[in-house]
Order: sequence, then C-alpha cells, then structure tokens
Amino acid sequence: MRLTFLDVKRLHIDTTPDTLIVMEDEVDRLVAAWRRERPDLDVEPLEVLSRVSRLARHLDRARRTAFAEHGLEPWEFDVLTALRRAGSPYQLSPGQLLTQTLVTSGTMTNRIDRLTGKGLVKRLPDPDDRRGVLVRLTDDGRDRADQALAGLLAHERALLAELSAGQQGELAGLLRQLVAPFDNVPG
Amino acid sequence: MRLTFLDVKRLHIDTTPDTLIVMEDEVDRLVAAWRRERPDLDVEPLEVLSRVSRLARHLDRARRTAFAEHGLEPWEFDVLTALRRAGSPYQLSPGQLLTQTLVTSGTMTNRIDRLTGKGLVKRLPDPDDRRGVLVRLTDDGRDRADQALAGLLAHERALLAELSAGQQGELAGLLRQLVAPFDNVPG
DNA sequence: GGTAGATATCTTGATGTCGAGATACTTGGG
DNA sequence: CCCAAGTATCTCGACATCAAGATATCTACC
Repeated sequence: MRLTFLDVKRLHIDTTPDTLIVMEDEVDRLVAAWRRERPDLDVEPLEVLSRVSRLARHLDRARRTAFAEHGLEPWEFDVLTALRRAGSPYQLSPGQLLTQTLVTSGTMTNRIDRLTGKGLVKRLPDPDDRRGVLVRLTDDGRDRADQALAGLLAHERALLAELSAGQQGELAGLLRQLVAPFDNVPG
Repeated sequence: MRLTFLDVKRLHIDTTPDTLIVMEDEVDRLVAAWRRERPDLDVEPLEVLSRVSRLARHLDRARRTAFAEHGLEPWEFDVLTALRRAGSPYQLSPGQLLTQTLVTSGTMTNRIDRLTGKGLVKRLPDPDDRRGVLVRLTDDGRDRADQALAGLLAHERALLAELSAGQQGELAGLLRQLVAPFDNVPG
C-alpha cells in the first residue's frame, strides 16, 4: 500500500494523539476535494506548491500590518532594505533593484519617484555611465529601513514559533532547493 | 559552537562535495548581507519566510506561463477551479469564493463579471436568500478548468523533481504547520 | 572612428486589486 | 409585527503593477 501525504498526516494523528497533533489546513481540504472530483489525477504537487502560495499570501497581509506600525508599505520596505543591505553609501542602480525585488522596470521607476517624493531616497547620476542612475538612501530612509526590519523580524519570529530550530533549518534547506534553480538562471 | 543555517549549508558542500551539492540562492546572499550590515540582529527568520515569498513570486510567473497555454489568467484559474472542486452542480456563493481565494469582495465581483462575459460562469439567484447569488460553472468553464489543472500539475511536477517524494512530504508537513494557524482562525 | 546591436532607464495605457461605503435582504428580540 | 443589527453583494475611486515601446548611451568590431 502506498501512503500519500494525507495518509501520513492522519497516521500521526492516529498513532500519537497526545504528542504530535497536526492541524488540517485549507490545502488539505483542497486536495481532498480534488481527489474526490478527479480521482484520475495525481494532485500530489499541490501539497507543496499550493501551501507555498497560500502561505505567501498570508505573509503579505501580516507584513502589511507589521510595516504599517512604521508608516511603510511593503513595496517601500523592499526597496529601502535592498539599499540598506548594499552597505554604505547605500546606493544601487535601478537595474540592480529590479533583480532583487522581482518587479518590472516601469514599476521600479514609479517606486523610486514616490520614495523620492517622501524624501527616503534620492536619484544621483551614475558618474561612469550617462544612461545610468544611482538610487541612494537618505539618512531618514536608512533609519526607517532599520526600524522596520527590527519590527518585521519580531513578527516573523512569532510566526515561526510553531517550529523547532531544527525544523526551521530543514524547511529552509528544502525551500532553497526549490528556489535555487529560479535564482541561478537568467529566466 | 552554534551552527547557523548558512553554516549547515556550507558544511554540506565542504564535507560531501560529490554527493550533496547545495546551490546558493538569492536568500543566502540576502542573509549574508544583513549579517554584515546588522551583525547585532538575528535574521534567522528570513531563511524560511523570505524563501517562501520569493518562491511564491517565481511560482506566480511560472503559473502565468502555464495557464497562457490554455488561454487563462491565474485569477481565472483560481475561481474556475474553486467551483470545479465544489463538485456538481459546480456552484458556490461569492462569499464562499472569497474565503477560498483570499481576495476582497470588490475583486470577486469584478472577477465574476469578467468570467460571465467570457461565458465561463453564470450568476443565478440564490433560492434561499434573496440577497445572495450563486455562481455556477458553464460546461465550457468546466472543460477549461479541467484542462488547465492538468497542465498546471505537469508543470509543477517538473519543478518538484528537485526533491524526492520523501522530501516533498516533509516539506508539505512543515508548511502545513505554518499555514494552519492562518487557515483555522477568523483572521 | 563609425556603426549595429546591446543596455539602462523612463513613458504610456490598460488592467486588476483594494478599501470604504452603499444597497438590499435576513434574523432575532421585544 | 417591527425594528436594529447583521449579512451578502455590489459600486466607486485610488493606486500599484505590467508589457511594450521610446530614448539615450555604451560597446565591440570593422
């Protein structure tokens, strides 16, 4: 008999009811529904990838709340922290920001415009390439990024309390294997 | 000495170079940058959650490509398959669709309008509640959903080829623990 | 050094999403 | 029976994003 992931989950519940309780989630219900409606298909991939998508969606919402405490939108955080991470003098080209934030060039132009309007970054001409621009964090932008990062980490640490340190390491490793192919090819 | 996730990764590379090669990803670089710039902070949570967000982002793009082969947008797929999963007669209220797709009511109204325009769903009055509406899949909508699902599963199975079946099960289980709290409370 | 093709950024128009509020109906207490 | 509060859906305006194309500049090769 072949065990599916769902079976494994139930096994945990049945055999060790007091020490290992695994809660159902929306994806369990989704997969069960597909197995009922389309028993001819192998929907195993959804067990992983639908959870990734849904978790990301929930995280987006939680992050929006966390950043609001610091008066920042998620997209503002993404850009400011990319610059912050670059280290002094906290500047990157729009093109470098694109690859880090996974948005299109039009979007980035718009973001830089708005952040400039708020005084969090400023545009400087690239001295080595007259097509180019350097986006630099202002002092205010740097402070905001630092504060928001600390807030984010506190929130996320709380979410991860569900898992032991070892489990977090395992999870990070498995996710890395899935993400790496995307991050290491041109596509 | 305490090992961080990054150390564990490097350990793999150093000790078993031929059998276990772990590729770096963008999050490794991101975490390394934070450790250099903010050595005072514990950025461990990013190892998991930043990977979830970035992977989801990549998946969105890949899914967009996969669905385009069937002439569907990702949002259309989400709605059509929610109805398909409901089983015959393939109908749900807009409210039920909201909770499954994690969008707001205004968005769902708009989606139903456009799907109706394309002839993939139709609105019926709810016989038990005159405020209510039932959204029902047309035959064409059902066929499209079935075709697109098969295509999606093929694509996703390919992405997951990086992992063994056992690893996929582990990953699904760990993700479930993180998602379940979101899915099982009102929030 | 001149030119074709690559590259960096910005512009534009269309579109999907959100949030807040409006509307219509239902429910439960008095 | 009536009314207040709750619920289901829709409307509307603001806004962020994207894709495609425009512009300016660089690079490499002849």
